[in-house]
Amino acid sequence: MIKRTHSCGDLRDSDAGASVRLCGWVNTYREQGKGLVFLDLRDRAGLTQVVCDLEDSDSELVEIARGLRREDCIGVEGKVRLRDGGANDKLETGAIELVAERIQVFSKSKTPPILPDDHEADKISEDKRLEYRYIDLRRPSMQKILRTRSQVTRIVRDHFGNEGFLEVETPFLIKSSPEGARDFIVPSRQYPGQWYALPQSPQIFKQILMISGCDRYLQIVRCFRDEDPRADRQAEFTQVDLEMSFVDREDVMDIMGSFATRLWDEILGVDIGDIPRMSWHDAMEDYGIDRPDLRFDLKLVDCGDWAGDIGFRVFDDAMAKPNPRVKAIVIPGGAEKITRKQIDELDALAKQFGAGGLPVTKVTADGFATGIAKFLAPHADRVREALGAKDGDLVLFGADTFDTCLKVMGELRLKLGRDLGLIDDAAWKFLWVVDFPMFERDEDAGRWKAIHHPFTSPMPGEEPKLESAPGDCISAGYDLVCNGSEIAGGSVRIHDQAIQAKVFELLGLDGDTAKLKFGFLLDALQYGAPPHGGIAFGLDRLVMLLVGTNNIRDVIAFPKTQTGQDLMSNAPGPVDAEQLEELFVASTAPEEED
RNA sequence: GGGGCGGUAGCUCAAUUGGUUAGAGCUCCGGACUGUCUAUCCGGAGGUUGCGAGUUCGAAUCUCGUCCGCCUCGCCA
Repeated sequence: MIKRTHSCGDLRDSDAGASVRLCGWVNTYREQGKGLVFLDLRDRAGLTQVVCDLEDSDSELVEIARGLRREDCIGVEGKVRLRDGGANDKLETGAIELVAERIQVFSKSKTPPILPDDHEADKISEDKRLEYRYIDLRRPSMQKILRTRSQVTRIVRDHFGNEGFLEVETPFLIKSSPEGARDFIVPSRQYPGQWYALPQSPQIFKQILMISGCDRYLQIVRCFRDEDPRADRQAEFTQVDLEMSFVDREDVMDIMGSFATRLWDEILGVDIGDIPRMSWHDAMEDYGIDRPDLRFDLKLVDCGDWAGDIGFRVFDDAMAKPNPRVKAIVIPGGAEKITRKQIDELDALAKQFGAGGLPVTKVTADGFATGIAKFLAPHADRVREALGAKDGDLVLFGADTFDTCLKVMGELRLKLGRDLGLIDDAAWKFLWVVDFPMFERDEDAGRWKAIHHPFTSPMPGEEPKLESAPGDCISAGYDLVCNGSEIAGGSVRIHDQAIQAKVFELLGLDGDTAKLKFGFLLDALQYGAPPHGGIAFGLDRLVMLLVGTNNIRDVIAFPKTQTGQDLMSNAPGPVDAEQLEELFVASTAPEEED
C-alpha cells in the first residue's frame, strides 16, 4: 500500500525535486490527448495536481490514470516539480505538481450522485446531501466545520482542565423527570413496564457531583429533547456542561467569560473585549427579548405614560389588561424607506406572534399622517416628544400584555434590523443577561413556572420574597448572549434543602411528587451540600456562530431532518417482534403495509 | 397539531389556458486534443413527472388522499 508522506495541502515550490507519496480522492480529471492526464487529488487538507505524461511515464501508468474518475480513492507516488504550464493561483499548492511514478487504486467510486464541490453545494438539495452524507462531508467547507468543532472541544478541555475541572461522565439511562421538554424513553428489559429516560441535561447529576466533593466538573455531553426540531435545534444536541463549588455568580461568569475571550481569539482572531451586562428587565423592556441582538440599536420606546390618554381604543383596551405594555419602534426616515408591501409583511409578522394588528403612523412636519394619525394628532407635540421622533420617521406600535407586546415588538425589531441592513455582519456583540425573575406566572395552570429551572437559587437576600412576592424574586441566573443568540446559560444553585423544598412548592410540586422525582437530590442536599453554581453552553450553536451558518445540520456530522429522520441510515425504523417481546413492549401504531 | 413553499433525467431546473414524441445546463458514456486547471470541442445515452385514486377525448399541469424535504407557529424547565 502506498503510504503518504504529505497531505494534499502541504507541498510548495520549495518541495520541488522531492519524492513524495499522497493519498486521497480524485477531485477532477482532465485529459489532454491520449498521453497526458491531469488529476486534482483531494484530501481534507487541500488539492494537489497530479500529472501523468507519456513523455515521462510508461504507457501502463498513463492507462491507469486514464481509467480514473471522480471520487476514486487512490495513492500516488512521484516527484514534485514546478509546473510547466505556470502556477495556479487558486490553489495553495498551485506552484507545483506531482509527476506520478506509481498509482495505486484503493477503490473505485460509482458515479457519485452529488459532488463534493463547495461552489456547487448550495445548488444541491439538502435531502440529497443528507442521504449521501459521506460524500457531502468531503467538501472543504464541511471539513472546515468539523475541524472548527474539534478545535472548540480541544480548547474546552484545555481551558477548563487548566482551571482544575474534572471531566466526569453522567448516565444516559436515567429516571424520567416531570418538567421541561418531552423525554425520550427507553424500555427496561429487566423491569417489565418500567422505563428509563434519556437526559435532557445532566443537571441533577452535576449538582450531586458537587455534593460529592468533585469541586469542579466538566462534561461535553449529548442531551435529548423529544420536541420538533428547527433550523437551530435538533432533538439530540451537545452541551458543554460545567459546575463549580464554593462560588457565586461572579466566579462562574468570570471563568466563562475568559473562555469565550480565548475561543474567539484562537479561532477567529477577534478580541471580544469586556462583556457588558444587562438586566433581564432592561433587555425585555428595551429589546423585547431576553437575548438582545446589540449589533443594531432601534430600541423599543415605552408609551405607557401617554397611551391611555389619547382616546384610541386599541391602546385603551391594552392598558386595561393585566401587566399592560404599549411600545413603539421609531424607524428613522422610515416614511420613505419602508414600502406599503413591507408594512404588510410586518403586519403579518405581528399577527403571527399574537398581535391583533399593527398600528402605524408617519411623522410629518406638522404632526402625523396615515394610519392612526387622527388619534395622535390632537396630542402631537406630547407624543412626538415622548417618541423622540423626527419628520420622515415611521412609527410602529404594539399594545397588549407584557408578554405579547414585547414578543411582537422584539420580533419586529429583529426583522427591521435585517431588512433595513442595520446589522454589521462583522460585529461580535456579547453580553451577560442577569437578574432574571425566579418565576413567571403560568395562567393556564394557575401556578408559578421556573424561568430557568427549579434548582436555580434566588440572589442572596431575595429569599424572603419566596414567601411574600414570588413574582418579584430575582434569581442568581445568567445567560451569555452573542449577536442575539443565547450561547450559554446557568445559575448559582440552591444548596439549602429548605429553600429547594419551598421552590418546589411554588412550582406546584407537592412534597410527595418532589420526593418521587427528585428525592435523591433532596436527600443529597441534606448531607453537607456546598454552595455551587455552573453553566452550560450549546456546542452546536456556538460552532454555528463561529463558522457563520444558521443551519444546525451543517455543524453536526450526521444530523436528522425536521421530522427526526436520518436520511442516510433511515432511522428510525421497525424492530423485530422478538425484540419488542423481550422488552414487554407492544406497539399501538397502525400496521404499515410494505 | 397548525400555516407556507417545494418534489419533473444521476444533479439543478424549464415546460404557454389541460393538448403533438416532457426540454436545457451539468453529470455520465464514446470520440478528438501534450500544459490543462470549473479544461475545451464533437457525438450519444438517460424519464413510473414522489406515490395512490379521481375528473377528462386527453393530466407534469385540475381535485382528493398519502409520503418526503425546507421554513415557521405551538412546543423546546
